[in-house]
Order: sequence, then C-alpha cells, then structure tokens
Amino acid sequence: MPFTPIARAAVSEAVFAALTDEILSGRLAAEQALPSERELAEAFAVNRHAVREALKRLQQTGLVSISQGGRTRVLDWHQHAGLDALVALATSGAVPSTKVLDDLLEMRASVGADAARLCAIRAKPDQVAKVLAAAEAYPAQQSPVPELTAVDLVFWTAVVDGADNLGYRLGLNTLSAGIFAIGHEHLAGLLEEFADRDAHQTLARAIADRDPDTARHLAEQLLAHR
Amino acid sequence: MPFTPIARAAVSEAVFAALTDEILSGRLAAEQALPSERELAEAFAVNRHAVREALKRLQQTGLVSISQGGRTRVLDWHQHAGLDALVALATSGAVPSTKVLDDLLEMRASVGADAARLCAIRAKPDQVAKVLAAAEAYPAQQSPVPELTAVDLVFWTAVVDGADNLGYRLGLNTLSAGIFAIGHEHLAGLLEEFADRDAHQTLARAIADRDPDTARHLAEQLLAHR
DNA sequence: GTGGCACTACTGGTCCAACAAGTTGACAAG
DNA sequence: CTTGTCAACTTGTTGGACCAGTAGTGCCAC
Repeated sequence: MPFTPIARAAVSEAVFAALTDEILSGRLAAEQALPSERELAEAFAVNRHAVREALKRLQQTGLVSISQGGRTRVLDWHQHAGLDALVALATSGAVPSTKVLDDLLEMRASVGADAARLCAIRAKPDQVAKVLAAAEAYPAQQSPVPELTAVDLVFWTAVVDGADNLGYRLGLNTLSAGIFAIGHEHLAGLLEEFADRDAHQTLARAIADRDPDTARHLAEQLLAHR
Repeated sequence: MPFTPIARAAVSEAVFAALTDEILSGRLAAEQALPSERELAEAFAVNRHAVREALKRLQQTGLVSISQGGRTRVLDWHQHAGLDALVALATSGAVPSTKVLDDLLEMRASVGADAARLCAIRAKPDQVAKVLAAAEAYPAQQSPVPELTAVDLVFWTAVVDGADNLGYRLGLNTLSAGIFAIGHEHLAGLLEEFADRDAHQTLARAIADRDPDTARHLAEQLLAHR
C-alpha cells in the first residue's frame, strides 16, 4: 500500500522552520538581534509558547543565543551549528542542495571507508554475519530508488555497527537523515553505486576475511562520488 | 581573574538533562511510554510548558517520539539519535566517557585526515595562509591544556574551512563540543599531539605545497590515538 | 561637566487555567 | 466477527498574568 501518513505539522514546527530558513539564508545576519518573543508571536499569529518552543530548538541547533533579559541573537552557524543542522541546511535553500549533497557524500565516503576498515578489525561474528547478509540482500536487477536506498542503509548500518564507534553510528543517522531530506530525485547519480551488488559483496567478504586494508580500499572505491 | 559566569540553568534545561540521562542510561527503555506531560510536570514540580520545551528538544535529538493524542515514547538512540546526542552521551554516564572520547578521537582522525587532503586540493590562498598562521601559533614549550586545545581548534578549523565541506565544518563543531564536554581532565593523553609544533607545521606546509597525499598521511599520523 | 545611581521600559522565564484536537480502549449494535 | 460510538485519556494551542534579569535613560550629587 503506497499510502504515507498525512503530515500534520505542529505550529512550533512551522515557526522553527521559518526562522531556520531566515537564519540559514542569511536574511537574518549573525549577531543580529531577533524580534522579541512577543513580536514574533504576533507576526506569526501564534501564541508565545509556540514561539518559545521553536526558539529553544534553534538554540539547541546552535543557530541562536538566548539570554534572559537581553535579546535573542543570531549566531554564525558556520561556527556554532552542529552536524544536525545539515538536515535543515539541505532543505532551506540557503546553500544549493547539490552542494550539500556533494559534501554529504564526500563525508560519507571518508567515514564509510574508515568504518569498513574498523569493522574488519573489530566486528563480532554475528555482526559480520549481518554485513554478509546485507550484501546478499542487494537486488540483482534494477529496483526503484527508495528501495535501493533502504537496502544500502541496511548494509552500511551493519558495517558501522561492526565498527563499534558511537560517533560513526550517530553520524550515520544524521547523514542518512540529511540525504533523505534532500530527496530521492537528486540521487540518480548514485544508482550505479547502489546497484553494484558485486562490489558490496566483495567488500563484505573482505570484512569477513578480517582484511582491514582491502576493506577500506574497496569502500573508498565504492563510495567515490563522481 | 579565574571567575567564570554563574550557571543559571533554565528549568526546561534541567528537565531535558534529567530525561536525557534517563533515556541514555537505559533506565527508560526504548519503546517504553513516558509519563504524560502533566505527570512529568508534577513529578519535577515544574510547569507543563517547561516539560513541553524539554520534550520538543528530546524529539529533535531523536530520543523520543511524540504524537498528539498518543503517548510519548522512547526511541532507540542507536537508531534515531543524531551526532549531536554525542555531547549528551559524553556527560550522561550511560557509556564510559573514555569510550566516548576514544570514538570521538577516532572519528576526528578519519575526518581530519580527509579534511587535510581536501584542504590541500581546494583551499583558497587566504585559507592556506590561515592554516600556516595557525600552525605558526603553536606554542614552543609547555602550555596549559585549555590553551593548547584552543590553539589546536583554531588550526583544525582553518584546515576544515579550507576543505570547503559543510559536513566536515559542522561535524567539527559537534566533535569539539563533545570533546569539550568530556572535559580537559581526560585529555592528558593528547598532550604530545597538541604540543607537537613541528608536526603541525610540516602538515601546514604540505597543504601549502598542494600535496594532498602527503597532507593526508601526515594528518593520519598526527591524529592517530594510542 | 561628570561620574554614579535609581528608575523605567523593555527582554526572556515561569506559571495557571482552559479548551481544541487526536488516540486509545471498551463496549454495544449490526 | 465487524463496525460504529463513546468516554477517558493524551498532546496541541491559546490567553493571560507575574517573576526575573537586562539595558538604556535621565536625574542628582559631586
């Protein structure tokens, strides 16, 4: 059944998105003071509590700095925003989504290669088995893009799990969220990689053989983005 | 003057920290339903809005799933939390902070090496100049740890800026926040690296010489953690 | 004139109370 | 067994009030 849940965006979510856009696009420059919560509430025609929830999230993302009594100020996201802001960045249009995607894939290549290396060194037997199984699950012939991305995510999740590095594990979550946010339509260039069943199985075998250098090298080749 | 600003934590911040701890430590298991907002408000002896602000942030971090009408449920942070959760993870005690630090440094090594490579390829002249200047700024003799970490951050910020990758840039923010959250007392093992003025200058020169392979290799050596 | 103080007009932080909107489970009608 | 209804929850949103902290303004003593 191809039905997807109907999106019912909360008010604070909408406010968060609007302000995020303003900041990432540069229309609200760094160091600039935001309108007061009361003014924002009136401008968006929502309650102040909704604005506050959005501002709290902006603060967590590293986009604004809040101080009681003083005004809320915009931060330079280059310096203060965390990796999670990349998801917002991908959809805000502040930076061309192709640029964001390229950067994302570049990071994925670097982290993925090292994760493959570590997986070959550290993975427990059952984790190796999962990697092999995930490689086996790649479809032989053409499949729809969403399905391919799902299979690919399962494979790399298995690899990263085997690498036993919390940073890589959580980074993978953020990265895949970012890639997902950009949307499937921009992922056409990755079809060859996703569909390369043989390469994934070769990589899985290198991991199973406990050959970290080969695993890293294969992963580098596989993830290299043109 | 060694005085630091007095921390005036907001109530919602405290609630957020408490719930984060409960979840990351596993005392609140995944899939488990949280108490209702009213119950939490009563338990913490705070207003419901404060609880809501905290829950919104937990949702953004990927630690809980909120649905109107239904109950708020705990998510498996391995699967859903973003890299930013690492900062909370470092301080929550859910995982030994030494493990978090090791993982963090491992990730830093991989990302840093690739950033150095890309910086050698892509950095603009003024960015190269900043890298050289940052390497020059390393203190010749022993210095206090906080100062060393600050100098080190400036150097790597320059390198990552030159690499022109938004993912690396924002990832560096998150990583350094995580390392900072763990605290300086655990960073003794890094003193040699931080103090290695020569190695940083050699690396900076490789970048200035546009020698990506050497830059990557040097960065790998420099960032290798024992 | 000038430094210092008090006051005022903001800001964000917290709380109470109410109602709207959605979910869930029980239960009766078909 | 299926379906619809209802009641008792839940989160979502709003309004208003007051507390707490900041920052600028202007007065006053020196």
